[in-house]
Amino acid sequence: MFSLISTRHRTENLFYNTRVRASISMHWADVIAKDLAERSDHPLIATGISPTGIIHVGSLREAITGESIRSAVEGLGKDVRLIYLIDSFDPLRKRYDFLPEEYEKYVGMPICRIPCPCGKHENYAHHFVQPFLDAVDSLGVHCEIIWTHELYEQGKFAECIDQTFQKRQEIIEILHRISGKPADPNYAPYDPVCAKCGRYTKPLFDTYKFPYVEYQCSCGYHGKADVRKADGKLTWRLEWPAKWKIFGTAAEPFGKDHAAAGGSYDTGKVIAKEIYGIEPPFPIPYEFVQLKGVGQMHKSLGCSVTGLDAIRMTPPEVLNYLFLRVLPSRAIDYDSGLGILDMADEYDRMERAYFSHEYTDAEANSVRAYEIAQHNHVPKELPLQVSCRHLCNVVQMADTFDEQMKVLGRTVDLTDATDRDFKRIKRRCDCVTYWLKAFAPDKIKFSVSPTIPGGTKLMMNDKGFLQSLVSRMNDCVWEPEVISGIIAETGKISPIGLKNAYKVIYQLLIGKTAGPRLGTFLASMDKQFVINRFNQAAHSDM
RNA sequence: GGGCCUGUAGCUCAGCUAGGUAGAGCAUCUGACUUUUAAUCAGGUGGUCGGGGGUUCGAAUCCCUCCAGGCCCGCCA
Repeated sequence: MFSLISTRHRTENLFYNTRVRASISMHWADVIAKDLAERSDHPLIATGISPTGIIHVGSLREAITGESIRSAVEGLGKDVRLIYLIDSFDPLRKRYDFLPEEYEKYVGMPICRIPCPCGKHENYAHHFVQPFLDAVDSLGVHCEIIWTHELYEQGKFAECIDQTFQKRQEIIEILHRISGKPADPNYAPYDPVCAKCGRYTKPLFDTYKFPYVEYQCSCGYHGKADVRKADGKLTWRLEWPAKWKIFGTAAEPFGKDHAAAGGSYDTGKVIAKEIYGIEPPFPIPYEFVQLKGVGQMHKSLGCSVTGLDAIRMTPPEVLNYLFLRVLPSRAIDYDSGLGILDMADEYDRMERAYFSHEYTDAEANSVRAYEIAQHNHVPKELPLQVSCRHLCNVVQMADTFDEQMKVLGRTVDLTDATDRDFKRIKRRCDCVTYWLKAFAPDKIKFSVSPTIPGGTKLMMNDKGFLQSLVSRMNDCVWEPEVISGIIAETGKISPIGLKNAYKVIYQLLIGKTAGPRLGTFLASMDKQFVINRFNQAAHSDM
């Protein structure tokens, strides 16, 4: 049976939680969901982000992990909520390289009170979190967005802040005991914001009398903060468990940094019990996402793969699947090279397996991962599948989506395609296009030249080959198999041989010596365009 | 220094909770087809399960130990 309850507070190994199996091939999200559902009828799952800077791929893993558990619990018939806390009241820690010089003066201020770097958003926090919220939305994460600075404005933290002043010595003792760091008698669990300069400062403890505490800011201002208002904030190690109390959090995914022994979960757990008097949430620590082959790809771009890059180049359903197919305890190497196509292919394969019910025991977990990746919105029947690999070729042959669909229509039957199918294909086209532009290796890139590429040199025999090719193509059915058959036969008979025949064709169309397989490639193009090109080359002087 | 995660086929990973003859996909090779290139189908090759001990009739699986990689212990997931 399930033993999660008895093991859930093992501090020595938080990752143990997700290794627990109820039976062979049960997905980790189901194991956790079942445990949550057994303990509560209205479980709340919390997750969040601190949008102090550019968002990375790992933040997406957190959101997807939370959503997958939410949907798994929902699948068990429970009324479950997923909240997404945006830490908009966090201070700007330093002026990052990507910020202009003048932002130096904002260091130490809450990010919801710092102007937007681009001027298009409400403030600094909005600027950095907005693209991420868009991503979360496109990933199908069903969460309620909550801004931490609003919680402070509403006085939600007041009770906890009061307790931290009452029990400050206990807190210092706990932090010392759990984290092993030397006790700091001046530790402040609460930092007021200076009403004059707008930066966080330290409180004068002995002036505290609910709801006010005084402070002497380094800017010279002496002021008074109201803990019922957004006049200051709890420090992270106290704020986190305070959020658990405010929302009654039942489970929360978080990065392994918080999971380290003596880290903020360890101290938070004890503070939750001994200071705030609540039970800590079920911890779901997850490993970090790394980037494969980081060194090389940076140089060409001058930057690394951010969460935005990941969402732009990976179709959302595939990205969901990528994070669900492995245990949270496993580090993921995000492969922004060819591996991205392999991953998309694997996703499609699991989709087929799900609908055909034909898969091995080893694949069962991945098929369930596919299902969970739909967040309880699994299609009724197998959608029209067009591989990203094929779309790579299509998007390089036409610029607009309408034209791309015309191209695609030459090799894929789109007559029964639904709106939903087109939406998915559109998303995939967008991702593939972005990927080609930013990360794809050169060998799969090409562009069909509007005229014969400059520098093309043809011998007499090459032209002879093209002439016989054209005469065969003129009245043939324009289909992949027919085309490749003609090329093979004509090339073999020709003095230049089949190998060179391929080279000549690629050269004339894309100016390279290799390219996509010719059958589908040529079939994707207009027949007359191809024939004209070959004809023109056969009769030219080059 | 303390702690966590990981190490299974060339690559990405299942399998370990409750020990019972090593599994998938991709890649590669070969063949459907008189079409070798980045689309499709079938089949094959491929691993002393990081090393070494121990428990056991039997260990990828449990225990001990060592090695390697990654990461955390300052509010970057």
